[in-house]
Amino acid sequence: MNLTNKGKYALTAILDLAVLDKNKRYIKISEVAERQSIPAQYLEQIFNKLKNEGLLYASRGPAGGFRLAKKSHSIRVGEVINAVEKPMDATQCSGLGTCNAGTKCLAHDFWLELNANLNEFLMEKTLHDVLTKNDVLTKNVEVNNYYIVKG
Amino acid sequence: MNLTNKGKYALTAILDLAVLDKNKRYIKISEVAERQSIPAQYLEQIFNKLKNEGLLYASRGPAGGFRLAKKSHSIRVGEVINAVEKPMDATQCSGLGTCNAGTKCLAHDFWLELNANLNEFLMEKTLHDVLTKNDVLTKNVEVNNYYIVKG
DNA sequence: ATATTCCTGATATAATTAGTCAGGAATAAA
DNA sequence: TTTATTCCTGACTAATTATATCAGGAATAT
Repeated sequence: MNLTNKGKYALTAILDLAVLDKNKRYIKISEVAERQSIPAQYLEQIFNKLKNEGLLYASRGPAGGFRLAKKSHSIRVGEVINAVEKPMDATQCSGLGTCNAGTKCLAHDFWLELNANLNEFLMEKTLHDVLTKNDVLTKNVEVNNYYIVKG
Repeated sequence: MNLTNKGKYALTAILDLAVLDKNKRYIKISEVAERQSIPAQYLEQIFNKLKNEGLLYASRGPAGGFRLAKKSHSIRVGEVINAVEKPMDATQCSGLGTCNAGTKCLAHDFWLELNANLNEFLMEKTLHDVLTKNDVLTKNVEVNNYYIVKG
């Protein structure tokens, strides 16, 4: 199973874009990076993957940057995570059922069930869900170009 | 978030004890290790932690080994995992809300929700649940001291 | 033309995981 | 009471993975 900083950065960063999505403008990496406390050069890698998975549009040059390729209610958290992490899988055998010397270990089916539960959770939530559920859109306060989520 | 081989080994190994629990005898590490394809010396560490958390009883000397400290329907998968892994937590800030330069990042509450979902899943399942759900008790075939779970 | 911004692959460092090793302590059985 | 067996524990090592940084290039707006 895999959920590293990379995946967490990815979600936070794309949420940053989602908050400003109404403006329809491109937002540059350095801006997102500073605002969300993410190393800028690392975020380059991450946004590139999100772009390659069709979640972001990019534009180069001055006034360039990134923006959402779809509405925030059409982008699922699971898509974001899957774009940057290796597949979420709790089994040792990548689901092949070879976890105990070529056969299924005693816990195999349990881990499959966990996979299903986790993937469902991540896929049923959209960026818009996350922002509204966390009241980011109402509680979010922008101070000196930083968002602070109250409460 | 943390789910490593150590946790997976722990669950598989304690399930091995649970399958044989009816016999009420101590089962030695080397036996479990070989049957479940787990490095024996690594399993020593793991069983020690499970013992220290009150999930297993141990007995030394000839005819010694380990057995469940509680009935298999009273041991939760989450207890097993927690005994050997560091706390399952998807937030970057250990839940402190300091993930973005001292304040909550945009995804903070979402990760808390994921934590809750995951922990509930792991805590609501007992060893007995896992064995019956996976039909281990009926489909499990013992061949040359190995269990093979069919289907 | 030039400054800006994304794009990409390679490389480096740090942290974590996955084990091994070595010696000791308890216990049952001969 | 000796011996073989099994758990107990901390230290150590090797491999892998995560977390970046670096360097140079390509596109684009002004």
